[in-house]
Amino acid sequence: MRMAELSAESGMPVATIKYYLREGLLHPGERTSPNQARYGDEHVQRLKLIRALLDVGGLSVATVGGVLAAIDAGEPTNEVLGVTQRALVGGASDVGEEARAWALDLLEKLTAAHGWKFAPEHPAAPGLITTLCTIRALGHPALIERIEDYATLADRIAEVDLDTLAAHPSLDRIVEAAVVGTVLGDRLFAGLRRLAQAAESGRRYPDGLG
Amino acid sequence: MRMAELSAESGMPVATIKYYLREGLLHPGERTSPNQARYGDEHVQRLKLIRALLDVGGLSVATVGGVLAAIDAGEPTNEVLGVTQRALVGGASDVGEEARAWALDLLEKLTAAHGWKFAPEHPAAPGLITTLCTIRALGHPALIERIEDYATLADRIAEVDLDTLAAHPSLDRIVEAAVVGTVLGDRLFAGLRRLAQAAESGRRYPDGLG
DNA sequence: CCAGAATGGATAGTCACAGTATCCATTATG
DNA sequence: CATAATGGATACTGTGACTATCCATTCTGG
Repeated sequence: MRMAELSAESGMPVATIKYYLREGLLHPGERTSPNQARYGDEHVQRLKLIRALLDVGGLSVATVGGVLAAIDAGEPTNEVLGVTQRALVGGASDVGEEARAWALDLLEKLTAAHGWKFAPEHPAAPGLITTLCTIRALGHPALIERIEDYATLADRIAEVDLDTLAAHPSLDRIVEAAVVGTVLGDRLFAGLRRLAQAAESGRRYPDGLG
Repeated sequence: MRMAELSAESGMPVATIKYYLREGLLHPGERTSPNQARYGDEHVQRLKLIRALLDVGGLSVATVGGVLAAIDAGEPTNEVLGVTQRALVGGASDVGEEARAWALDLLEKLTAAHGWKFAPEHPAAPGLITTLCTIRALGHPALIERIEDYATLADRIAEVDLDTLAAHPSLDRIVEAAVVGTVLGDRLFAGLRRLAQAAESGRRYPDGLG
């Protein structure tokens, strides 16, 4: 397959494919001469994955590059997931010393109650701390008071997540499956949550919330 | 409070505050003369909310403007949530007629099984359809095979969500609480899910996955 | 009361990001 | 072998989110 066919097959402009090649998101094709290359199905597949992470996952091109590089490098699954999770969760922002301590304490307790092995080094930690502190600063304690319930359900969903991963047949794509499961899994569940909220709201307030 | 104090209080540059005023995210202050104004605590509060939706929620300035306008206009709660959800979930992308039909059928079945009242007009629908089709196109059926489990857990979490909302004391801020609960609630749960996944993974594979 | 700082409002400039477009010296192909 | 396509480099565009500059008032401390 040559560039024009790859473009047709994937439905994206040649210029864009070249851009992804430059950025290292897409492997260079197999050289057939000093300045010609041939591409295969794996390139089409890769382009699909790139678009999914960009469009549905909302990651930046640079982040996608990092995630794909980790996959390609054959990093241990945990490391790839770490990269992915750091990307998804957004860095820490200044929340003040007192607020940070409060959030850490809260997470500490949650961890103990759920048999998690939480460490402040966990990739999700900075984002969680920021989110918790933001909710508190906005004055919405009700959300935080129910964090126990949310954590319990997070446990349940993590079981399903791991079942999903374990069910995956091919071992060489399990890391990709983990990334897709993490990035698109969040979107999927968020959507289902919306639907379920609407249903529950209709159940509780048949005349509308007003 | 005047501009310089509002800036100091909120920790953001004067130029940025002026920008939000221009974009209509922040109400103009109370005029004290044709070209002077005074600001209050509600402006500080509003700036916090804006930053939360921008930074933690990842919304665009234009989207935040739309959400806040809906809140200010005293739109019915469902409408405000609709605006918020459309913003969060991202529009539909071209997925092809066959794939769309498949996704709609899947959602139809899910809806029936869970007593939801799904309609393709639901704000979350386009995003869900896109996500489902993307997962399928990437060749990860395992994720979709477990959608029943995810939907069941979405039901459980929606109950907690509605409890959270119902617990809110002040009626005039309940719409804001709904927005915060939706936008930050997703982030919060995603973070907890990461923690729970790590714990479950450690439980199942004590020697690491990788 | 008045000099100097601050304000509201308008306009223009900057920076990063995600592409697009153009060139061009080779290759491929009918 | 004439025409089209390719890889690679470089330059350009458009959007989003600020950031900076001006300026005609307005405030404020001495």
